[in-house]
Amino acid sequence: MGRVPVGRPRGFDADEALERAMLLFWEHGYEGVSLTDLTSAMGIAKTSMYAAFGNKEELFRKALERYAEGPAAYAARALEEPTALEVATAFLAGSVRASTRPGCPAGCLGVQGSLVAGDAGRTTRDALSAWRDEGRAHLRDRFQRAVDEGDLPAGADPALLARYIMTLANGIAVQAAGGAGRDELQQVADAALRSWPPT
Amino acid sequence: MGRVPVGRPRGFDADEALERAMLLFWEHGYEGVSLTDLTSAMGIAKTSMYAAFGNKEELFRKALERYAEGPAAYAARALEEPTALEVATAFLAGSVRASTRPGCPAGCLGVQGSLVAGDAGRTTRDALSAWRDEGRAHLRDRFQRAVDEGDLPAGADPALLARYIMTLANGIAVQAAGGAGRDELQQVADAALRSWPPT
DNA sequence: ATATTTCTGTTCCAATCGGTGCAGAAAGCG
DNA sequence: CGCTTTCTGCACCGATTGGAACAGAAATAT
Repeated sequence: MGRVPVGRPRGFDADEALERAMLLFWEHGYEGVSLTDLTSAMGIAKTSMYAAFGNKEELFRKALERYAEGPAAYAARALEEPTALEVATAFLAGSVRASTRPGCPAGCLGVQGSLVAGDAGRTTRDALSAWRDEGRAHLRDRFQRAVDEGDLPAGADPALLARYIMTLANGIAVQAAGGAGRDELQQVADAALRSWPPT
Repeated sequence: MGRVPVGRPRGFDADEALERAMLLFWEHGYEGVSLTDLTSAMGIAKTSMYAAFGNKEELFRKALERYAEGPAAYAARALEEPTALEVATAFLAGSVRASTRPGCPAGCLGVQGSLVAGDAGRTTRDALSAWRDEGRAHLRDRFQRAVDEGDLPAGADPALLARYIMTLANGIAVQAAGGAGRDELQQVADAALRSWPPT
């Protein structure tokens, strides 16, 4: 660690450049942004981008990782809440906040980054779909644990509850992309959880 | 009516061509489909497309109109149900069915047609957002009527209820685009309405 | 039959797409 | 110092983008 690599050091901050790329993908989607847009916002030439990140697909993949550990980190944190209701509440509140964060694009990169695509964006679209599935699986496992612990009634269906929460979060992302405000969406989240679990 | 226009008659069925275009926009989104893809599927040359529909943006607009009167006609029908609960139930059930219709693309054209876009697709994206807003306004008006009629409690918030239903429908569309099945999504809709209204 | 109108297929357009080749610049290593 | 390694900027690639020009074909109107 702390190794100084041989060769000319890169003249830009890769983390910062990736952040700019993430914001652009977030705002316009994978197919809505060109390499010229990206490298221009990242402040580097195309060659430097290819050397540092591979290609457009891999750049998006890395931007998604950064998104997951940054704006979408609420998802992992929510899973650590003590009860299923608190997990669901924190997950939806985090979804609302991430989708309506001032200074960031409205909506969720995991949804609008590539919900559908032409031939060129198929890989990215599938990667995003898999990412959402993964998040839903984590919710399902967490709710299953809640059933095992007696926190949720024995008859509760963890898979259904996970899909219910994920459906709401996805809808919140679409609403936010369409301009819905934070308070309005938080009210929706509150209303959705006023009866929990939806037996 | 029944007027025979002067000039050479067009050699293709404009309705059928528009249907093909709608399906392509639905499956791949506005930016995910090229004029070549479109005209090839429509079975016509680009010149004929321009003569009949204007340009790509207008073709999409007309495809959206066709979508509203076809696969998305459930929305208008749901508003005519006698009670608010029946409206909400029919709206969500219609959303599930339209988003998981065999032989049609998964999801909703009104969402994935253009949730975000680059510069070229901005107009289309805004048109789609306005279309969703319009649908939500209709729901809100219908729920307001339900409050006025005493069908919903006086304290109910029609705007919130409309956004709640629309958020669920949007989430259902995203889930369907990601491969969720009809039965699973109908269960989500059932769960969401098991307590209604979500006071 | 001729004129007019409209549609069709082919050809072509400038611009942009994602991606590369290449020469030089900037670092560590001997 | 030269040598190697890596990064940078520039020019450039073939392919594709949405769109338009144009001549001919097919219909009605006179």
